[in-house]
Amino acid sequence: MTIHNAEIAGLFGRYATLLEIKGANPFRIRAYRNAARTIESLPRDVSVMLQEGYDLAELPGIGDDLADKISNIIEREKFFELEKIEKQMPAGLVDLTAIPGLGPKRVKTLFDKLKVRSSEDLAKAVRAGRLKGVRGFGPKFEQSILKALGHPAAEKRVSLAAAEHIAEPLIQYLKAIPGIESVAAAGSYRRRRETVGDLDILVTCQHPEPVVEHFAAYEEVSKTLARGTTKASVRLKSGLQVDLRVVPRRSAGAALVYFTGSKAHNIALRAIGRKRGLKFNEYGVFRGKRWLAGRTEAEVYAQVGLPYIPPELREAQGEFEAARAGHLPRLVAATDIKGDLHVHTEASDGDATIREMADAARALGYAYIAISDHVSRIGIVHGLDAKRLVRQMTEIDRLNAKLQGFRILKSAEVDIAPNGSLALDGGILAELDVVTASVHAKFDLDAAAQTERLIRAMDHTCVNIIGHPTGRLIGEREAYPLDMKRLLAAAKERGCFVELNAQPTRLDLCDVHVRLAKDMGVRVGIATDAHSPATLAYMRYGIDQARRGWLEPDDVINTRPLSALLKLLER
DNA sequence: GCCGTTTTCGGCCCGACTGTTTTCAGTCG
Repeated sequence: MTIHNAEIAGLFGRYATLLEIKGANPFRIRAYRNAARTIESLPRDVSVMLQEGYDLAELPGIGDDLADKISNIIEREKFFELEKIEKQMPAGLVDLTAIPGLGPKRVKTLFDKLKVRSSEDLAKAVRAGRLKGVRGFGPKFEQSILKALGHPAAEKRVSLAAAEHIAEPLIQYLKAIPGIESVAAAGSYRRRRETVGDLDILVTCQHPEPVVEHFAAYEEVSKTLARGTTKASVRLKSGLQVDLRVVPRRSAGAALVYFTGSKAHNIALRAIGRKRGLKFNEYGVFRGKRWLAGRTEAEVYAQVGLPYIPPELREAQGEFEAARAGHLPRLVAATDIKGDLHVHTEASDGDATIREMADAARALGYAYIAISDHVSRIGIVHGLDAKRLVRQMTEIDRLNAKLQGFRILKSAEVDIAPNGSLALDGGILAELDVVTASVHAKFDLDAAAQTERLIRAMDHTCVNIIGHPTGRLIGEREAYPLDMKRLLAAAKERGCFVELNAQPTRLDLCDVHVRLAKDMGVRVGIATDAHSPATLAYMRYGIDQARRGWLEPDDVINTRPLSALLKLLER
């Protein structure tokens, strides 16, 4: 039983909250939170890194002390300091801080004065009217606490695609308000994270009050959470929270940096500024009281001698070092993509014909599309057998003969059996232009076996790409256990590639694994796995994720023209 | 508890909003 990064991050998070309630040094608390964030966003388990002799103190925000504590947690499978503090303060206090409006200070007051140690205790105390004599807890607070206890905030992050469906109409609505100069979505939405917890909308205009008023009157608003003169927060009927912020025009760039985040990026940016005697806030860059810049984001970064850093990179994961050295990646963009490497037709579980998919791809300006219907042993989504695959290849030849300047690639998404063998053996797969091999069943192997399974699949020299390598479905199904580093090393040895599946529910590989692939020199194929012509448009979600993984056009195989792609696919 | 191209000590982001108070602490992002 190994401890995974998320659990270690969780332990540090709980510990930080309890320290906060206890009233410990705020910077020590922040150190634990920073460390938790670092650990959570690592591509590999720290337990594995430790085994390989990696010095955890080299990780950002982790020093000798925390490195020791992490090793101890991994060794003993418990966090001694957390258990110690939980003897002084009930663990339930951590959950109380999840109630909106209840932070560490108030939770401590409730514990000290009323012996409240859990949400049940709190509910009883409120109903018994015991909150009344406690300083700082008025009638409104009682109301909101009761309400929160009745409806536990089942806040869930939504997929980026779902967030788009909510954000875009709202942005259009705001743009139509008279006097509006600009409207932009910031936050994790702008950084193109695969899921979004809330929306941050930034508006510039001369007179903020009417804008805030219009915003609160948006028909999708179910509740106004807070509303001032330049700022408001609402919850929409969809459940998503939206924060609006209005700033003057000369602050547009500064505010965009500020509200795009990430938090870690902003903290690092401010630290750099501070060394130069500069102060950064949402209104601009200041020296003392003097405003220096803030109209555009580039202007803000230029104040500390840095080039513009694309939002997708703003995660404090090396972008400042790269920017300083002039090595920021030229991120792959939609216009770089020359074709789609993974689509289905009605021959398996798709909706359209080969011709329809090809026409749709051409309309997108592509030079090629790979028809990769399922090839599987019995049972899975009408997989093709050898006979039907041969027939499909003949049809593709016939269609290609009529096409000019466009090529339909013969392909297949071949199922990988638990032992790593392919659903279809023999020479026929070798006749395809590109073969993607994927796992569709038996997700519960342990990491070693699952990794071995995928590596065995790549031993077949016909295989080019591992499809949706981790099998995760965002918010529905966890990735199967897998040693990604080993898989990537094996792919590199064999001249194989990994897919970045652009389905918004998959986005598999995730951003950190994409970055790992890049660092290890394994090229990536961005593919939509489209089952209809319309969903070829999912490509842009794949590109978003690729950019978050620092991919440049050369790192992506389907940025190449047909001839170069085919050459790359020879093994 | 972390960190260092001003520092191995002395810093560590900061402004808006709410509720409760009567000038501000706490929370949030």
